[in-house]
Amino acid sequence: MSEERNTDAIDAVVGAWRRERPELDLTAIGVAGRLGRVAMLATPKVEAVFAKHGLKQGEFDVLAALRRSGEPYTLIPSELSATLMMSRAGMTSRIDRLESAGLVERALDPEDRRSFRVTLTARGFEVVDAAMTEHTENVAKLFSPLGEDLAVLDASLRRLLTSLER
Amino acid sequence: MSEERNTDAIDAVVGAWRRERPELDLTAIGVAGRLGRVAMLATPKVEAVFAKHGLKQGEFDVLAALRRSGEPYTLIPSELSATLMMSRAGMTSRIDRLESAGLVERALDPEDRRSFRVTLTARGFEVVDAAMTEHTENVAKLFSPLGEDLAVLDASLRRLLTSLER
DNA sequence: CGCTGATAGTTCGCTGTCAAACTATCTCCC
DNA sequence: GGGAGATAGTTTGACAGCGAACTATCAGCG
Repeated sequence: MSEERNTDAIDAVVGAWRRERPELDLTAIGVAGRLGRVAMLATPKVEAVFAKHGLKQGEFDVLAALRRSGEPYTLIPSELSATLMMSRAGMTSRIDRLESAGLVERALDPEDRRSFRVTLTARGFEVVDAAMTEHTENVAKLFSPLGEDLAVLDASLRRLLTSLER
Repeated sequence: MSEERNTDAIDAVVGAWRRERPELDLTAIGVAGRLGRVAMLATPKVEAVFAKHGLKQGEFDVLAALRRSGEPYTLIPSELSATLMMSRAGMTSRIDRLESAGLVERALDPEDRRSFRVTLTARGFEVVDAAMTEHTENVAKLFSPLGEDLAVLDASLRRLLTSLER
């Protein structure tokens, strides 16, 4: 059993708070800080892969939602904005961008004239599949230092997520 | 040992990908998705507490950095932008807002005329201490479903963070 | 000393997101 | 079948953040 002395940026923050506000219980603050910081540091590394395919994170998210929905790779904007947890206004502009990039198409919805169907083009399909392949490898590499603990982390996050979702 | 069937939103996403791209190893993708989604769902709950004290997350971050730096609760803008991992341009406007809200003051730096010292006002001190107290309780409550697993999650995140920081 | 390059902060232009207001269409119930 | 309210998408205006360009000042080397 080796003596591990792994300190990170959050230890400094929590230590400073402990000195200034010793009456506070900072356990959860430390976890939240690490969670936020992991997300913050991982973001540019993830985005770099999307950028190689000419995509921003948000654009990839839309293409990915269409792609994994299966044939015919079609969803309507309000489904997209709901699953991606964003406003419809934002979705309008994302679709605009993807459409002028030739990655998706808008087509009339024969069953609801308020709406329309957003469909992956052939090029959109190729781009998102290539991006997803590389994204998957990239994320696996980012998490590889965890080794066996990956499953442990996943289990904890799942518990946390189910509680936050209700 | 009870049979637990806790599915979350990420199970659906990973399941759809598994159907469409069965050749991909999606283990890490699932973890990353949970991590991002936890952050996304927790954000508004955290911000609600800050809003009760008239603060946005980013403004709290600045006040908190000053507060935990200890007496005399003074830092310079470039230190702030470095510890909060944001651009100096953004820091300028945050300090502007906090200054006109009367929560911090800018004072000349006698040792470097390019710079100045940002100091918590008495009111800023009160506001950030009250906000921090409530924020700490709030975060503890958000993470409480984890129970003993909190330490496990923390340990995994620490490992991940130290690897991302290098 | 006195340049030269680095550093501190600000300004400017751009981008992505949101909420609110708006139009068009649908649903449902009388 | 015809209005009332809900729903789909867009437009508009606001805002926070970024990178790049700019000014002022510092540091260090010749």
